[in-house]
Amino acid sequence: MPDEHPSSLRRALALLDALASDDAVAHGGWGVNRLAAHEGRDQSQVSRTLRVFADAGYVERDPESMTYRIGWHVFALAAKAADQRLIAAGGPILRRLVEKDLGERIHLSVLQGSEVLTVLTQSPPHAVQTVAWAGRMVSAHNTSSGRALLIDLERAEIERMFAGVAFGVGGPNAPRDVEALYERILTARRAGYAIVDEEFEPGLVAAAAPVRDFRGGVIAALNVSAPKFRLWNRLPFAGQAIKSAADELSAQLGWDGVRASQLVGAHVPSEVPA
Amino acid sequence: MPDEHPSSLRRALALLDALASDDAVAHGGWGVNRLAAHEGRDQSQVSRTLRVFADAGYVERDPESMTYRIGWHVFALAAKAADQRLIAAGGPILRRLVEKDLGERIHLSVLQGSEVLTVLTQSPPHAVQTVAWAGRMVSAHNTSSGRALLIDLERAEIERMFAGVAFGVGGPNAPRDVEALYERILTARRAGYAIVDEEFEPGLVAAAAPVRDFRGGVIAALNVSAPKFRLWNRLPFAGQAIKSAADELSAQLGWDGVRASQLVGAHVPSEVPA
DNA sequence: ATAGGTATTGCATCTGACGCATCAATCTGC
DNA sequence: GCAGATTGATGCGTCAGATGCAATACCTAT
Repeated sequence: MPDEHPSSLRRALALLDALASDDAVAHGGWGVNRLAAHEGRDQSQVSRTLRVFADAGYVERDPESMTYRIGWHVFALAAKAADQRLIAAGGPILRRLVEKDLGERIHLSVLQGSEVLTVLTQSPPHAVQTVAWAGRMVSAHNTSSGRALLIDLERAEIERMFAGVAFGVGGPNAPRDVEALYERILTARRAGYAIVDEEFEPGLVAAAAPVRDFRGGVIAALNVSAPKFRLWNRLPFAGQAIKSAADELSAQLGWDGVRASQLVGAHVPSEVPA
Repeated sequence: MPDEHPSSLRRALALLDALASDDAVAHGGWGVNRLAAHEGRDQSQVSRTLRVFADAGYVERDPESMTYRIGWHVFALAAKAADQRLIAAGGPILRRLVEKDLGERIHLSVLQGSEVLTVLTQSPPHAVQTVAWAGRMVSAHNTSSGRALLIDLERAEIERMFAGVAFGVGGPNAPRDVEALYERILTARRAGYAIVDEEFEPGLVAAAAPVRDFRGGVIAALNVSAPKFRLWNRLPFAGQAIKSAADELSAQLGWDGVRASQLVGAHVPSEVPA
């Protein structure tokens, strides 16, 4: 209904989208001709537009095959804006989780060293406002958020990270050593979300899931925690809810769902003509 | 300098860059007016351009504050732009370097034009969180990463690349001209890794080594940087550690150890000087 | 040599980006 | 309440610049 501008800018952006299509990526980029044909535009214009994009770093050209593909500048934009977007997109998701799905306190946290820093909190309306958790740091080894943030790490990395950190503090079920911690990380990895049962504090249970950005790495964790008597019997459900919310947040950060750790050795651009 | 087209497209893209600037990110996005002032353009045009960007998902607007920020589409593009194998394989290697070998901040960077873009960062746990380096660009001629990324280039190529780039800025030992830069590149080539001593910033030293893909060309650089008083006396060791880590990363990307300079050049054939 | 593929460039045409002006909607301070 | 400041959106005349055709150049294959 509003003015549907054809707009040269929109046409230019369509070129970027075309270069990001699976087809173009699979071919290791597209040439001017192919791109023009795909977009139904003249080659001359595509050539000129792509030069501007290339000068600005939004696309780059393989000197060998003369094909264009998305450039690292786009990566730079996303990397600089990722934190901002995490916070902005996190708010609504936290609210929805607490109001519609779980009714318990939800946190969004990031890893800092071997500790967990909470950056966003959403409490149910009727909750007693105990502590302001935003900005608070807690240990990573006996919290669900920590477990989620460490979910990709291998044993040796865990060991190095927690060298000199005291274990067995907190709740009665806190992991006693790195071995126990790694076992529980493996459990979380299989489930896709982490569960803790009186590890951080007596009587407290929680579930958490990792949030990934466009690079595929874990950059944050979403978690819910509540007194055991209120949450325990629906903790698996809560874990699933947290996981799907975390996945939704990841998707908004450009995560395409492919495990980064599984990509090693994949995608060798084949020059073989179809 | 080739002809610098003003090009409405370039002006539009500058808006995206402005939205990804530190200032804009820190303020949680910028409004139309502020953006127009920053770019020296008319509010009307910024308003209209941003609407097109918003329709395409490249930016989105916070309904509360009416400010724009980078949108989901950029993150989706970035996921395609990132060389997933490089990022995926790089993460663990960075963590191991900082936690086990060096205890200082490690970066993984790629070359973009005559500048260096940092794509991954790993800091030691105790580090004060200063700047988010991911996505940041720095100059190539006075950084160890830049030196490593240029390690295969010949003099003529260096000269062309840095035509018009200001030398002698940064730290006290920054190279004053192309001649000095090329000399130091030769030194790095012999050692297999690059060292800089107060070239980028006073009091800062660093070491870097090139990462090669299966074709043998340099696609990235691994580097460590730290205050001189902490790293200087073990800088040769750090260089070796960085080099072997970079070689390991290269191996994971399919590099079999054959020198690229003997193969078909990945770059345009340089004109032979008489 | 020709033929078919690529990408870039010169140039005339006319779209659409531009800036000025105005207008609506919030925020200010009093 | 008012007036003034500041915000973003829009109508419109103008000309920069995006467009398309055609010409050019440069490959590889036959």
